[in-house]
Amino acid sequence: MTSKKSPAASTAVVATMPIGHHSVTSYDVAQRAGVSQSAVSRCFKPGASVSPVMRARVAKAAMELDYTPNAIARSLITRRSNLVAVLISNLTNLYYPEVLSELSQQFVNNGMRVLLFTLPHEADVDKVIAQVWEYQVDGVVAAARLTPKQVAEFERRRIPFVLYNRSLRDKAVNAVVCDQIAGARTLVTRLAAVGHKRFAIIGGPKDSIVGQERTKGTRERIAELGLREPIVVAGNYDYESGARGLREIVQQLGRAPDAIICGNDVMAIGCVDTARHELGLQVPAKLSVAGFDGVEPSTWLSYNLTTLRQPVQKMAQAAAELLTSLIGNPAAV
Amino acid sequence: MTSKKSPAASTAVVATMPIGHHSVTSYDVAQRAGVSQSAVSRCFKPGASVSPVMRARVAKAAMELDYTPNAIARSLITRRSNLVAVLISNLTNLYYPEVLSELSQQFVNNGMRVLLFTLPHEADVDKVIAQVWEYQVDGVVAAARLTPKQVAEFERRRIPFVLYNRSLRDKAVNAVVCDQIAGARTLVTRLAAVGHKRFAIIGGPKDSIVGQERTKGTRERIAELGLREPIVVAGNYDYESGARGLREIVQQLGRAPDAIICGNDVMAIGCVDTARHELGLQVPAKLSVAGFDGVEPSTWLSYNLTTLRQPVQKMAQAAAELLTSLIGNPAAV
DNA sequence: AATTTCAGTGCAAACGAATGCAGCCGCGCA
DNA sequence: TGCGCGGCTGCATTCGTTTGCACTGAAATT
Repeated sequence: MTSKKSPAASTAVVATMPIGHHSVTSYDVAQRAGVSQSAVSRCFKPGASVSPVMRARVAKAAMELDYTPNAIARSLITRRSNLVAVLISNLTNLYYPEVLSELSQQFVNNGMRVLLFTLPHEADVDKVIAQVWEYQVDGVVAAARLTPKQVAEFERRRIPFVLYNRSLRDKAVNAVVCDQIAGARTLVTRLAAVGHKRFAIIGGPKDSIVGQERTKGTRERIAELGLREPIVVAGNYDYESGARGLREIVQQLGRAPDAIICGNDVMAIGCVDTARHELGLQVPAKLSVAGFDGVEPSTWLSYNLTTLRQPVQKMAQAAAELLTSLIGNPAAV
Repeated sequence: MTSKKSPAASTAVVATMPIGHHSVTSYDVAQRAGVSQSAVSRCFKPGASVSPVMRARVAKAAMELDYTPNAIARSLITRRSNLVAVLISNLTNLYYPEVLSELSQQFVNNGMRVLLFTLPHEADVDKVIAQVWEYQVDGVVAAARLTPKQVAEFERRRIPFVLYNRSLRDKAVNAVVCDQIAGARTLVTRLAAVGHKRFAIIGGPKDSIVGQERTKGTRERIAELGLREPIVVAGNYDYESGARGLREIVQQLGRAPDAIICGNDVMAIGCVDTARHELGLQVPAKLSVAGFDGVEPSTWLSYNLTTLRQPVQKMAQAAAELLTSLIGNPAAV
């Protein structure tokens, strides 16, 4: 791995930019077009009242000078940065990149840009969050597990704020979520329909509400169907958890169940692989494994997983629109 | 999927923030501490000359008022936004999320934040890039395929700019790259060492320099070893390409080769799955498949792929440091 | 013809922090 | 006592926009 730069590249000469690295401002454009600076500003504002000839002259001058409005200066005066912070944990999680990507698209559609805040596991989340304030973002969407205290801090600061795919148990908060319980029930229903009787669950981490609900829905439906109560073991959404979970289930049960419902696809995949390659169980012939999310690998031929796909695009769109509307209507925050 | 907000949440009352939603500024802090605004500013600047008592008084007032420096205002005067644009294509690509995550970490370590620019395939990349200028980012790292013209635009604007894991054939440009050729050669050497003789290649898209180099290194080494020239088919780095590539190879060759080297892991995985589940070929017994990147799924038991892991963290670190140094030393741009 | 409109324009005051410069004070040295 | 020096501090300017206000002249109304 190397970083390089051949000397050839530094010989380029730029003619258009004034010496002294002072960038071209609306004043420069105004001067060249022979109009006032405010006129230039108005020409770049969509709804403004500007005569066609003025608009043309300014456009010409701006083009000739390569003028770009300075969003920083604009933000200072308008008190709108058009930035939203996206807090996201652990992009290696397979599900989150898609979320981030969609959020980014959707916010761009709403005229905003994404300022990224990745939350490394161990790191001091509070310190990261402190940075959110400095940048004057117009809003925050959090697709990461936050403590109630952290959420409270956002509310205290009265910053438009929405949770993505999570909510809080004892506090009302703006959130975009799926009905995990219904989803889980569907999954059970479907698996039971093909004859499975003995279920087990590899759930999410204890502090994941989404995980809790998936587990809850699964258990409820199993009970409703009059099937035996499932073993439940916990995981943390990664491949290895799926493997461990399966081993634990088999050990507790003394044999394999008919079907295992996992808190997400990656655990399901870990479970499948371990069943096949470590325990010699045939999947899906002898054991069915299901997951949640519908990440790409779940569709791969080796797995062809039964899964409940999250409508990521719709959710991202909803999140972007909800946040945008909160931003537009501060009273609602 | 639903978005919600219970009314209960809007009853909170905030006492500390002045009415009128006017945020607390350094003036407010100055007034409360009985000092000048400049003093407050200096107290928040690391190296500044401030007496301990002043520092304490200001810190106290700032804390009481919940003061946070406004990065926008600071940027305007210092002409440094501490933002870097990261241009990244297609986060669904499995390899990129890790890159983005690492870049984010590393930039934060260097005191910068990442402004995300995702480049949807079809979209007008130039329009996206135009947005980069407005936000006054201090630098740009591009982990996406850009046209030489686009790269030239960055240079013309004299904005610190580094390419991640790609370079340009006929233009010198700052870039952080791995030696793909050497890597490819290693891979061939290793596969040949276990007795494989007939190779095939599923390469990357034509406009991917990295892909070209991987293919090139592979072919070179195969030739050096005196093995038969491999069939080369093109893909575009996705699962389906791997599947298609394999079918094409088998069709052209009339049978399966000993080993297939794929331009990345995901294609390799597609190739493995198709070999096993569609063509009934035993992998790795009858056919070896290798990839590049070392993404997580390559380690899953079902695949256990031979792959060349990219040192993503090191590369991200190098990119962040290179860009940071360019920003610090504008003459070098 | 006199009066009202109103689209189009410029002036000047923000926005919130950073910083060069000058002033102040206390201290050390002669 | 006089002088110089240096550490702290405040004043005032600056960054590049947006926008309320006042003003112009021409068109529309009476």
